[in-house]
Amino acid sequence: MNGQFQIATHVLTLLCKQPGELLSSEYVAGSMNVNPVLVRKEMRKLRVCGLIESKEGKTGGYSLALPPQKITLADVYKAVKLPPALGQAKNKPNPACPVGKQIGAHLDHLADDVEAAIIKKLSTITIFDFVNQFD
Amino acid sequence: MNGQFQIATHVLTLLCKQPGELLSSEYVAGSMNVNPVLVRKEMRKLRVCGLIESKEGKTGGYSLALPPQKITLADVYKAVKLPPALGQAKNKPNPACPVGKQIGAHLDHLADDVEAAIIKKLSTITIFDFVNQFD
DNA sequence: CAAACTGTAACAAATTTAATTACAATATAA
DNA sequence: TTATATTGTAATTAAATTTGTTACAGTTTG
Repeated sequence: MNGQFQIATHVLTLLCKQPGELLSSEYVAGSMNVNPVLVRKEMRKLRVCGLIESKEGKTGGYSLALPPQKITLADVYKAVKLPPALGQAKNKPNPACPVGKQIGAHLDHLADDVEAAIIKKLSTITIFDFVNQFD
Repeated sequence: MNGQFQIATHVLTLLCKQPGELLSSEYVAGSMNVNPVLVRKEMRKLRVCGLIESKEGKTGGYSLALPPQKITLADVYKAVKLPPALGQAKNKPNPACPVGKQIGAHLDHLADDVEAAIIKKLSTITIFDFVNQFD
């Protein structure tokens, strides 16, 4: 169970709903019933990718670094770096077998195509769109 | 690290390359350096979905249940039932928060869309196509 | 200078996946 | 008919990953 994408999307939704305000990891964690440190870990990824900004010190917190129309769910997906959708084999196929020798490259190519399909789909949805679904 | 899709695809590739022959879990496991019981577990999923057939007893083993042109990688993906590509949150968002109250439904809908995009992509590739990439 | 934050590291707990062992059931062949 | 090789499956252990927790240094404000 990996909830990193869900956490990141949840935070961005809150930031989008309360523009201008700096939200603390404690506050955000309370909205999703999750540990504040885990929130800060996801925020680091979003900050490295330029999607949010953070301010330290008293009155510190997080805010969007871009207008919500400019942030797509593909950006979020890339930022959080989930494990590949098709999984990842850890076995080393037998190189003496003609299939085993080549299948790794073909599976990698396929995995790339699937990741591209996911990103294509997610790139059509901005955080603005996502938040507009809410009542 | 989840290699279930890779194992299933590897087995189907071997079955496709050696039509008519019954391949044992031991033989197949040798080609991919993995435990034979793990192979049999994946084969069960493929058999339940009607992609392969198995024969018990001495001289038993596995074979394709359909022509390889009729088996798509989407069939394989559905058979192995990987965890969702966007992950799965285990937290229960705070229902007192307007965002927390609704986000679960919106994230579920999004996850469905992404799974559909993956399946759409994979449904364009048959095991026959995949195997034809090999030398 | 005290208070409330972020940023991180380190470690424990929980969950998931893979490997291993064991054995019943089945089918073939000698 | 009996030994053998296989699938089918359960149970257990080992390994890897994710989440939760604690701790604390660094930063900014009042």
